[in-house]
Amino acid sequence: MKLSMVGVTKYTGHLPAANQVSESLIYALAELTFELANRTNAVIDELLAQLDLTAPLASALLHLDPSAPALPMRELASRLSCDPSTVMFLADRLEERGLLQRRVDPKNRRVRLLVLTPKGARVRGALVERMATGSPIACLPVRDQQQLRRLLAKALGRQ
Amino acid sequence: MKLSMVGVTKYTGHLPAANQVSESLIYALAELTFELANRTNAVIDELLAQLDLTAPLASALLHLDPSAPALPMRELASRLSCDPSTVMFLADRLEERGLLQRRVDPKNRRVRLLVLTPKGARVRGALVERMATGSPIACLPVRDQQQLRRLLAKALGRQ
DNA sequence: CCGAGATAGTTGAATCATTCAACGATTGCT
DNA sequence: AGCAATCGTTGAATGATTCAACTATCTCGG
Repeated sequence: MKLSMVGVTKYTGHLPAANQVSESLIYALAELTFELANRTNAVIDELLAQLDLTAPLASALLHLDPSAPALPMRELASRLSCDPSTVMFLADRLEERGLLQRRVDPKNRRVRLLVLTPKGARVRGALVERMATGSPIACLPVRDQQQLRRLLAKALGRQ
Repeated sequence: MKLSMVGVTKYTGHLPAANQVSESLIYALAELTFELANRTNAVIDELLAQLDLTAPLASALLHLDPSAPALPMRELASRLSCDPSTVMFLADRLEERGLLQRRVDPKNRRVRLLVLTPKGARVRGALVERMATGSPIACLPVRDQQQLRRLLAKALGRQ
């Protein structure tokens, strides 16, 4: 399969310029957003090949933040917008490679909490670092990066 | 499969805060970028279901801008970062649905140029519009959108 | 308490997407 | 003319995804 970008969009193409002036701004932003996602994607793809990871596996890995509460499998399925059995598949592969552990939730013995092993955390850390430093955004001066962070946080409703 | 977002990344998760202050800004930006891609993805997914399109099909469609020169199959494979036989598969499906036509390039009879039919262009237009208007960015005031466009264009090396 | 229904995860079958290796057609080079 | 490279195509093999069924556990009303 391909949960692209490690999932990031495969929409790399040029989006058409809008006919009406009132719409051209938001259309231009859509194009830029997807080009950004695609470029970042390309950078990650190289690392995935090196690590022998597929995009879905990397995507799952990235959702399992060691510094955040462990996720139930169902919750990961929800965040990946996929079927629970797909998470089953992904968790099996990550567990085989020693990157992940299933842990029974003591509060509800039905649920399995997904926890990265130290090795898994290292692999995830390498992915995150490459995502951050390989992004075209990394080339911007700090002042621009700060402005960008403010604007994106505002758009995404982060205070 | 899943060329996410229509391809857009499936990396929806929270990225970890960097330990060192000097890295926290670019890490935060990586997180925001991927959350943006994922949110836009979610909006598109609904439309894909309505149109009975898979993410890879939509991704291919989006690369075939009617107002740009027609793409050889090989070139589309390159832009999608996939094998030529995958483009074969995608082009077959789009052709079956009457969204696309293969056209022999008169300058080089080995290559097939991919051209959207009027129906294909309409479907693509619907996708682009949803991408633009459904993005969280669409909620920002125009002044912020303009600033965002400037910063992203700069990062991506557009003029 | 306890049984009905809901929920978490798992499994297996079926489908779809993707790649790889091989092939035929066309081109370009010399 | 002929050799090598390039483009698209095909078929086999693999990988990812979903769906439907199943088990285990929990919850809540009676």
